[in-house]
Amino acid sequence: MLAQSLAHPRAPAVSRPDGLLNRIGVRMAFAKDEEIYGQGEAANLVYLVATGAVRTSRFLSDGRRPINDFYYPGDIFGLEAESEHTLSAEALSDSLLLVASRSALVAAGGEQALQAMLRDTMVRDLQNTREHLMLLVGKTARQRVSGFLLSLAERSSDPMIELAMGRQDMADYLGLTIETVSRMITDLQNSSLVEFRNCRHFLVCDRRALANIAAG
Amino acid sequence: MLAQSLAHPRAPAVSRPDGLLNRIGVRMAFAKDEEIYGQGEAANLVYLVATGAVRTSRFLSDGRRPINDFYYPGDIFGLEAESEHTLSAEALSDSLLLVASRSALVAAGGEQALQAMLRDTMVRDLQNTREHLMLLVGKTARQRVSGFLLSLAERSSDPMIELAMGRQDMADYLGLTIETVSRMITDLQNSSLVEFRNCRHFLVCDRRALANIAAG
DNA sequence: CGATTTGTTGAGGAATATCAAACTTGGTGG
DNA sequence: CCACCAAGTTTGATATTCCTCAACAAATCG
Repeated sequence: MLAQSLAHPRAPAVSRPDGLLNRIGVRMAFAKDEEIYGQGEAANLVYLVATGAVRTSRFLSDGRRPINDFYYPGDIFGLEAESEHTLSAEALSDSLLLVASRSALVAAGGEQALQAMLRDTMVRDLQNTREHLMLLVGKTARQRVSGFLLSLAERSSDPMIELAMGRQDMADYLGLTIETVSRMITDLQNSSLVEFRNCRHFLVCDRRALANIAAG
Repeated sequence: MLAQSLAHPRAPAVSRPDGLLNRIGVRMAFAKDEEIYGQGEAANLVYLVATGAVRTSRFLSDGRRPINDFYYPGDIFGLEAESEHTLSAEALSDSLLLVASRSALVAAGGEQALQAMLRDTMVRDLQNTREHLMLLVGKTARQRVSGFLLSLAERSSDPMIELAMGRQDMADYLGLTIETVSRMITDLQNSSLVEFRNCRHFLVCDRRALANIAAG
């Protein structure tokens, strides 16, 4: 068995069922930090990000709020195998979503289409969750931040990359404090690996070196 | 939205399709540390643990070997949505597995049965991976070890619990070093929360207190 | 423009990794 | 039965990383 790097890019949004949701979905606007659904609620609706971004997270009794995932334009979320949401979802910024009920999707595309969509969603969620785990386990703060910035760079066509989330959300996702995230970002900048125009926009200067750090 | 503890027990083995695999599966023995499949190999076979235990892991270029999951008697593994294995699997100890090819399962139970099995496997994998993530993110070494021992206790009917894996595998799963795992175990023992008869067998003395520590 | 939120920087301390050594355990052969 | 060995585990001393607490700067909003 050959040891190999497994740094495959984040799984992109499922593409097949987008069309269906695009056709029959109802447009809904959510303000920054507005809750889209809460954990424990019935999972009847399926969402497609049109503009903006969304995070899914849990609220824990100890006050921690680990972030499960971020969703960007084109991504589908909210579709669950169980009847209830296991996570809550909030808008990271003012966002426009296309929303449809499961029954509407079945009516429009048939049971097959919904099953295919559910399958794709689960495959993607599993991939992303595993990747998330790899990004954290046994990695230093510098590696985590590098890996995170890289994954954003990989899903962006524009060299100028926008951070949809603030430092606190990054920290929660990476299992770090905001101070540590901030320090790592300044370090990476001082090493000329990235360049932040402002705290929400950055360029990757040395992709190779950044990947080396992220790989550990 | 109510903040709540989400410490649900680890998802048990899928129960419905066991019968099918039990009926048509071929018995195969694997020695301790023997590879069952490697990452990148074609994923044609489905496995059910009869006796022993199995770990799935990745080998990383930096020498780390994060462990994805452990499988115990009754658990099904190896069934993938993709055509290739994304992880490798090795026997933790001498193990007996029931093995069947996907095509044999379809022949015996129909396409429906395989799809149901795949679905159940993915739901369980996703749950377990999320739970694994929760066990690690933002938790101290003591919390991780407590949570891990507790999850083992929950799946065991016998009060005397057997650790199927050595310290190194625990450490890899928990994102710690073996020394830290060892120290935490000694601490928990000194606090009379658990009692180790030998390094592979232990009792939970104070389940409540252990859960409190794990919850953080 | 002040007020509030968000992000950065610094100093000190706690937690964990690293390195090294001693100790158990289980097996093998005298 | 005991000596010996190898593998796994525990313990100790030290170094490093990251968190905590605190102050400050910058951006955002009314």
